[in-house]
Amino acid sequence: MQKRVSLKDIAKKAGVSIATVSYVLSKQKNSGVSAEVSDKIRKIAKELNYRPNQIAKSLQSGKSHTIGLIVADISNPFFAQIARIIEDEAKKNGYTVIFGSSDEKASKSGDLIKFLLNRQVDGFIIAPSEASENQLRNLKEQKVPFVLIDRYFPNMETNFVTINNQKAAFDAIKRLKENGKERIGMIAYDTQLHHMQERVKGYKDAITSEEYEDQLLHEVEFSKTKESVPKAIDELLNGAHPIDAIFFATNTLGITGLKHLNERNIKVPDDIAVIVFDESEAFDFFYCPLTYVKQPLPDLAKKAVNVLVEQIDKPSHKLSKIQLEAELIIGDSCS
Amino acid sequence: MQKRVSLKDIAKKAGVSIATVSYVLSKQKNSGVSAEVSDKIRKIAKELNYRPNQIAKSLQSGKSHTIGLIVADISNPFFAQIARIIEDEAKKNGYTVIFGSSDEKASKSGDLIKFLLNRQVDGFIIAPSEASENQLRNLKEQKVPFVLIDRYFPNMETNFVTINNQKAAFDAIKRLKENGKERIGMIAYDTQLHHMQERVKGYKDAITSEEYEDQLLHEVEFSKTKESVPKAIDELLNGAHPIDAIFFATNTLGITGLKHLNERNIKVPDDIAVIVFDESEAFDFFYCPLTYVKQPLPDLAKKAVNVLVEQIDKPSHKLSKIQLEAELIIGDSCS
DNA sequence: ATTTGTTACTTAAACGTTTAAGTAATATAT
DNA sequence: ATATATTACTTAAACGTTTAAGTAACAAAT
Repeated sequence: MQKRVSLKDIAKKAGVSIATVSYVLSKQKNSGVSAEVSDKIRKIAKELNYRPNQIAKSLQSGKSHTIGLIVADISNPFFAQIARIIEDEAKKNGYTVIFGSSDEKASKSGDLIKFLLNRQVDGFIIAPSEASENQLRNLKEQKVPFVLIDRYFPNMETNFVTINNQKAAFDAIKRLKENGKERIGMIAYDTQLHHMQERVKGYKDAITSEEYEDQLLHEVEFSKTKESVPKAIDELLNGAHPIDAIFFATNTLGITGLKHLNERNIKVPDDIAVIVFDESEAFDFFYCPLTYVKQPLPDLAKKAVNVLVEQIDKPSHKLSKIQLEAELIIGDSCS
Repeated sequence: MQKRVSLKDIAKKAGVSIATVSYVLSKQKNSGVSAEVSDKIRKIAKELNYRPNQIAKSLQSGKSHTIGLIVADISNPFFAQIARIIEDEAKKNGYTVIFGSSDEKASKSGDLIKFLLNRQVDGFIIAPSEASENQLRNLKEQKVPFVLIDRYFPNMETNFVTINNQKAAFDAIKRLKENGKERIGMIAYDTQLHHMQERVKGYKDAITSEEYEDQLLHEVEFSKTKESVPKAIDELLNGAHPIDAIFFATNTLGITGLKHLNERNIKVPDDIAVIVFDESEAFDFFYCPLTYVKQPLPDLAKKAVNVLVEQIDKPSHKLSKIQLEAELIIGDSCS
């Protein structure tokens, strides 16, 4: 990499001090430097193709104008979509985004946070993984601004942007019941993460306690999705009282589950009704238009950026706890 | 954001100079500092939870250990998958990734490059957009290391990692012909980008010139995919000699096209044979298992990182031009 | 007893900015 | 004519590191 042009180079060529060049190039208002000298400096800067060194600016100002984005997996379309919106919104605010994938592992997310803190990010947007409360507590202690997205910890005071997961799940199950479904199974992730717990809670609330039996809810491990979901579905279908409807708690679970239904040649909605949480391009090709819970991703991501930028600009103890509403998109999969 | 702990703070507390602290904390080998003082410094560093300021290190060393990734759209699963692999591979090499989406627009990619150069990225991995040769030429002039991925410019000497697009397309069409298809349409993007041109070339090569007619190839604009693909398909199907097979040049084109075939209730493979370039989770739900061209994404992305890191570490004029082979995965959509 | 060497540090400069404080020259006010 | 302001700069310190060069204390070699 060629040595980059610095203020010093311009100063030397213009025969003025570095400070003068800085004043000319960094202030919009002409701050005390004569038009003559200003023009000369600007001309030379252009000639030499001067680009300010953001690293030096950062060191001097203590701000990197960079935000760290930590998601479970950037290759998951749900997070990739969020990442794209965050990227655009951040750019509008003069920020760059550095991202990292935690794979839902607290250890990875911890490493990532340290790594990005060394990089002096000004703040974080985090989809936190399970058992990462301590990491967040550390951030709070160090007064590093951050916003949680998608999930949060109800017993911790933080900024967050999420949806009303409980209501969304409740509405979905209500829909199934209205359509006469009586034994509704749910496939969720085996995690204490709040968004998942809320979805489960919404499910349980909608099902009256009598009919609810523990066997109807199956919780699978993140890392064993591919094997566990088919097994869970089989168990739900093969018991004495087979389910007549199934609710998938995320799009990955939905995709995996629907593939299995296809393999077993179980027809939606005739053999079983289905509702999925979240969208997926894949669902467009499912033979039966799915009923699904649509999260307002653009809003979610934009709000996250805006809250974070605000916290960075003027740190306050006022926390933003934003809960948006999801929408149940009606297809034909639960009629 | 709380003031971070610096070497100065440790030095003050330990009663030594900043340099001593730096020597202790940055050298693995104990370089001349007594065990006593070393231990004391390390202890204090731990106590104060010292984290080195990467920005200061970067300024001093001239290396940011950051790479800029410019893709068309991070929310496109093709690029999101690449991004994830690049992230992991970069981390292994001690690098962070900053990403940006160009939306296939040279203007955006130009802005992005400037923006990331200001951030002092050590190098770039770029899926270049059309007409961005000048930007790359500038990078070359400034001796900024970069590697192109997915596409490249054949008349420009750069590092690149790509697949043999022509052969992949040729093989796909050959397959269709072997299966007795005689009028094979292709839907591609209207762009001079090399990967697309190669795919078109492979298509044209495989079709003997007599049977080839210009009407069989339809090129649509990036920004008008949603409207143009259905129109193109209709034209291919409604002429005097309707096509009996169709080749989609990317997964986005494939998804859009297949949706339209569904809407028109045209059955694959009975009414029409189909081959798609690239994979998609969506294809798993298409009623007919698709025959598609599978790119070795992990290999592609890892090689890109490795080439880049090598160029950063020891800049040379030896360029790496890597072309991998794609694989035609046989489904039932072209039999 | 003097030189030479080694140990264990410290000093100071550098990376590229910003910005408060300083200064010399000229203009304006009294 | 002197004091005060204004203009148009420059100097120097700071941000947090690294690292070459310097130094003081002591040990070993002659």
